[in-house]
Amino acid sequence: MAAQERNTRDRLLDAFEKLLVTAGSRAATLDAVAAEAQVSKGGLLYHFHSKDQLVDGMLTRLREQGRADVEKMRTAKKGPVDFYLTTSINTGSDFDRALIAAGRIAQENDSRASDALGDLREWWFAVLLDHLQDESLARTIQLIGDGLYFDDTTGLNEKNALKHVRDVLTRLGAL
Amino acid sequence: MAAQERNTRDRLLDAFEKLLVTAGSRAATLDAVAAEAQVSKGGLLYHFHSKDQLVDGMLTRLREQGRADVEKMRTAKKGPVDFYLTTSINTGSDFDRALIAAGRIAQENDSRASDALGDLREWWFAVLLDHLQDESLARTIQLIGDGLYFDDTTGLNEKNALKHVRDVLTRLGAL
DNA sequence: TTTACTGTACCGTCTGGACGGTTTACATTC
DNA sequence: GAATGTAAACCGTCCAGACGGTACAGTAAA
Repeated sequence: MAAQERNTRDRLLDAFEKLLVTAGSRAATLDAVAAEAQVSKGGLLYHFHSKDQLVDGMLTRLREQGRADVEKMRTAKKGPVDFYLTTSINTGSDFDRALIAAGRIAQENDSRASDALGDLREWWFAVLLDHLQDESLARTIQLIGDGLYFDDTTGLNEKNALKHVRDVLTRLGAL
Repeated sequence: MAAQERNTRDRLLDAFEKLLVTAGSRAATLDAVAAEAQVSKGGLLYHFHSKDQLVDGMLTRLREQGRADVEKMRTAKKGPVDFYLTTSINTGSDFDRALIAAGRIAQENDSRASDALGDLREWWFAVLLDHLQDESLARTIQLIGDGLYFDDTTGLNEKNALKHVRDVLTRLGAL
């Protein structure tokens, strides 16, 4: 009975995210989420009364994780640009998973998810702009980050992508 | 009965893509596709005996569209870089829709879709590399294109994004 | 006659959700 | 400190509707 660090609620959200990321939204059913979290369906519905509430719970947690990430980015040793690009590649962290999961939900026409993702993007951009004082460069770097992120989530992983980007950004004096 | 340009088979594929893009894969059911194309369910299953065959049909058409797009990119008046970036933004063309739709399918762990998208990416990259003769720059530009594409499909539309990218790429001498 | 459908009636499985228990931890009362 | 109460944290089962797919009878044009 020991060795179970996270509480059930978080484990359910973890399971929901994992299914969304690895198998897509069609596979992320209540039954599947409950099974993945090793909880009965009744147990799931005790914590989240509907699938909608599951989504809400996930997005609320995402915003919290996002605030922490932005803070880390702002104070990163190697600077926010390097931090942003490095973490745009899916490292398999909890935050990465939550981000990808929210993307899946956003695609189902769910404005709650698009809003959350849009807010995160604004926070990141503000840090980039504050550091670079160059809107075009900040926007372009954000797009590169989006590209890295997109490639990762679509399984189009190009191993040396980050190296090439660093090369180009060095030419621009942005790194 | 006139005024119906496309044949039923294509209209079914169009409807499938449209549903995938605007409402996500959960909404793209056989019933919904048939209704969207104004065809009976029996009619749909006459052309495509299963949902799998619908996907196959879509991906086959996508590769054809892709070959045409790469050819246009190679011979574009303003050069392949400008063409690639401009068309990375969703213009609402048939090809854009097919691309986004395939992305949705790829996320459901469907390797056929990932393979098709991977091939397209390789074709584009080959043209960029051939034109620029600079791997880092070519990769970075492809990432920017992916970023533009990603933002568009996630509803994170930044209106002036392309302007900013052009600005930065001009500094690099890539445009 | 063949091709290209429409329309209806099904079937088995999956899905979101409702509901009625059960166990455990802890507080309250006597 | 034994008896009682109560709320949290579940489990297991059931159900209506949706889903992918089948089957088939009929129609209308080429």
